[in-house]
Amino acid sequence: MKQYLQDCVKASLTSLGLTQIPVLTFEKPRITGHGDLTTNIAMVMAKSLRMPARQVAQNIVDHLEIDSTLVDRIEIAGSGFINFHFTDEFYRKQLTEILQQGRDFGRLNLGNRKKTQVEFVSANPTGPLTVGHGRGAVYGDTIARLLEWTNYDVTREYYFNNAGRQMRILGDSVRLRYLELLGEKIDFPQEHYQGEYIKDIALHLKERYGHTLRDNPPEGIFKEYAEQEIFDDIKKTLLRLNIKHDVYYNENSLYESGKVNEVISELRKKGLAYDQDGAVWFKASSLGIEKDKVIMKSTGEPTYRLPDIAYHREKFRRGFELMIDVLGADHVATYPDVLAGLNALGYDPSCVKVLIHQFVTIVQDGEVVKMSTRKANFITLDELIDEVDADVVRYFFLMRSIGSHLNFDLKLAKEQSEANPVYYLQYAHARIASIIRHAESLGINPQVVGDLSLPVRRIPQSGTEGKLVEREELELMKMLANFPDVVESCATTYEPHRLAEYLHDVAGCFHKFYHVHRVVTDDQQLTAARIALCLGTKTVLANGFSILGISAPMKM
RNA sequence: GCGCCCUUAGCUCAACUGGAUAGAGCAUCAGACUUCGGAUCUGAGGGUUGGGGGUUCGACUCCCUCAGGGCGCACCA
Repeated sequence: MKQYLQDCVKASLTSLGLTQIPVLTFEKPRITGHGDLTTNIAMVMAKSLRMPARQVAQNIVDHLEIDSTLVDRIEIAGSGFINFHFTDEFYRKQLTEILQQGRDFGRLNLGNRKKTQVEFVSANPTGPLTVGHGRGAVYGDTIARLLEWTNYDVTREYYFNNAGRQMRILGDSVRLRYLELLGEKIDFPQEHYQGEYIKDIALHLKERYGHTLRDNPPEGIFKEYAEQEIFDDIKKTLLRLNIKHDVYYNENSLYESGKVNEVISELRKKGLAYDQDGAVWFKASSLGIEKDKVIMKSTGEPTYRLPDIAYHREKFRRGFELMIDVLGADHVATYPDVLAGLNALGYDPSCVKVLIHQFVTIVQDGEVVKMSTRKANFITLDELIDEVDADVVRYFFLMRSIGSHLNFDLKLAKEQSEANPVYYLQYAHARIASIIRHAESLGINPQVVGDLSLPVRRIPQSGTEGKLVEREELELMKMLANFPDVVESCATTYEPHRLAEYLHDVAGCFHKFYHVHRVVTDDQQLTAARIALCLGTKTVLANGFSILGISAPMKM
């Protein structure tokens, strides 16, 4: 439709003898009275034509030739907007389209099966996932769903490191708790992991191995067992949120395969790495970064940049054409080095999209809680899911833009979980399901009844009642027809919160419609048409829910 | 000190990336179908979009500046 109008307006402009045509944009006006699509072209051109914008608009409209079965009114408004009002017939056709496409309605081919990787969560297995991790987890998974929906070939990946200093401390923390369980007096250092889960792991070890581990070093079974147990828990937590990674990529494998050293020697070869003070430096300053960075410490250990560069290079080598990294705001400063490194190695850094989400501030008893896995003052994701529910958690994280620092008050979340916005959407879906059940109980088969050759609008009777009827129905239909546009905008901007808002509006339109009009009545044609409208609404809701990863309940 | 993000209704957040009258939810107050689910619907109050400049037909949106908050600025990840 947009394309069609673009062509029409363009034709009008050429028939006016205008050759220099600026970018023609159409958008959906915020205010419903302003039509279904609007263009500001007249205002954009007014200056260079030295004519009042409204007059330019008038000239354009005068030369427009448009199919009157699609557009029934064109008006000039405001300081020169040209507003197009679509026919009701057009929207009825859209509804037919929705029902025909069913669960595929809204699917788009933006990606053309482009091989894409979404890397997210990537928390090291030193403790349970916290509410803070939740945002990145849900966001990353939803981006993956959006891309799948728009025909990208998506791999979900979790990158982790089980070899660093933190993991050694983890192992030693478990060892000490284990010894404590054996009755030994221990001195538990402050920088060790304070969480109760460490004691649980120690207990499991004791139950399984008794006293036999007394003299084992921290790096051995203590670390390995802890890692395994914690990782299992992380996976379980993610699964509760409907999240499943395809690949778990171990940083350590990059060392074992020599990929890390490879990066250093190649950088050296290109004159982009040099030795100083016993360390190896990356000459980032020659690539537009403020100063050079250490990639290998004088101890011989690499800094995080080096394996990160090697890892991303492997992503390229594995054939990914688009790589999405979902990171928390604490990593903003780190990725430019990695991108510069990739660039230096001859890879196109624009294939890597880094999506930064701001932190979740946890508020408890009116105070901001500083989350720290090591200090064990955190609220786990599991606790949150226990308290509210997975759908609520997902929706909560998705309803806001990732650029905003959002406040999370656990107490409030519990209190408000009954009134949570996600139920507003799901209720609409359940309500439709219920209407369908009701219709079926009266012997109406929605499959048959959904004959779309029937008019979806009652022919206006005399008086205002008929007009009211058409308003809610048309508003709902217009809303539904907009779904593919919303999907596209979310997928291209990586902003799923717009979908959440849109679905909220769809549910709102439906509730309003439902409240004013009866679906199942004695009027067979009207019943058929309204059931079709219900089914269309249900389709859009269900498709949207599946992108957001929340359930579409038939009853609540 | 420097960089990124943020500041919008009492609270939590939107605003289709520069468009027309800045919108939702929660909270508060007042109302609503004898039949399809009241987890719903209707209405009211609530705003100098942190302050000040600028850019233009037009600014919550872009630029400058000031104030406040978050996150970074390692031979930690």
